[in-house]
Amino acid sequence: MRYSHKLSDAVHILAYIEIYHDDDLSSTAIARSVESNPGLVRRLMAALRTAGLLATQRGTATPEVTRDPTDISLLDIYRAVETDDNLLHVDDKTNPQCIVGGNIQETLREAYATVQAAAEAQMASITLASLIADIWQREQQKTQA
Amino acid sequence: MRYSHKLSDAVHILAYIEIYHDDDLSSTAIARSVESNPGLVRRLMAALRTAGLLATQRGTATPEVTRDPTDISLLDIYRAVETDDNLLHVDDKTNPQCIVGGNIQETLREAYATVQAAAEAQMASITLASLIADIWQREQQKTQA
DNA sequence: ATTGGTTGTTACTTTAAAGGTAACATCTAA
DNA sequence: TTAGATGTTACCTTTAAAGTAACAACCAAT
Repeated sequence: MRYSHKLSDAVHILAYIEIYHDDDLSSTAIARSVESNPGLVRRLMAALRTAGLLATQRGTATPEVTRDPTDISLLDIYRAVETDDNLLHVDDKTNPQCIVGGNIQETLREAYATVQAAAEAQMASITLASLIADIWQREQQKTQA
Repeated sequence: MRYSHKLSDAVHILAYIEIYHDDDLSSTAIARSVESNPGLVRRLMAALRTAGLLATQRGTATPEVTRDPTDISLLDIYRAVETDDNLLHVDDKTNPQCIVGGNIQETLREAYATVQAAAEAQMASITLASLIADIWQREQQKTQA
């Protein structure tokens, strides 16, 4: 398949809502920044809403991030929008008659779980606030030059 | 796209070659264990050979793992077979005119790199030898019951 | 040397998940 | 009432992976 950038777009949306708090926050306006389309933006916002990270109101373009950005991690956003959380995937069609085929699935599942845990621990340590701060810092470095 | 299980199949192949060292090691035999087809097995073996993990000889079904399994990590295999090493992907089409769109790519690239590093460190700590040992252990637990 | 079997490689098809697009019911606010 | 927004769904397109097949190159045994 294509590589997913749902996580990237979701962070984008949340950062946009925080940074352009007093401007147009319609899905159309956000889609212009993401260079995508309003439908996709609304779908991602729906996922963020389901995860309790975003509050929206039908009919009005007034989305609000529900928690303090210091209290929202990259992992929260990842889990909110990615349908399959797994970074690595076991081949679940192997020959059970074979010593390898009959056992490797569980072996790898366990190994991949530790990799997943390591990645998630790192994701948990990155906050939306720090990402927004980094965006601001890069912007300021531009205008200084 | 489909989720890749190239890494899983590559581990399967290497484990198979080690465990069935004195049996039929043709791509056809291995494909039966992977429940796939010889073409795919040979393609993965070619990638492992390019990475220096496997030695093969045209015409004869005599593949050999080149390094000691304690010296081959899951990361080595991952890098050998995955065309795109990145676990997370930045959306590289965002509006540069916008504060968010113009800076988020670099911000996320940096954040994702730390997640990648955490995952890779864990992958580096898992050896082919330990995976094979785990497969054996599971097999023995079966026959004991 | 011929034969049967194997690898190495490539081209093509199929599959599945992501993303693009559009439509429309529902809601809000002026 | 109306213009514009969201929420949701359905369908199409794209893309990387995996399946399939073919065949030249090679090996080993007879």
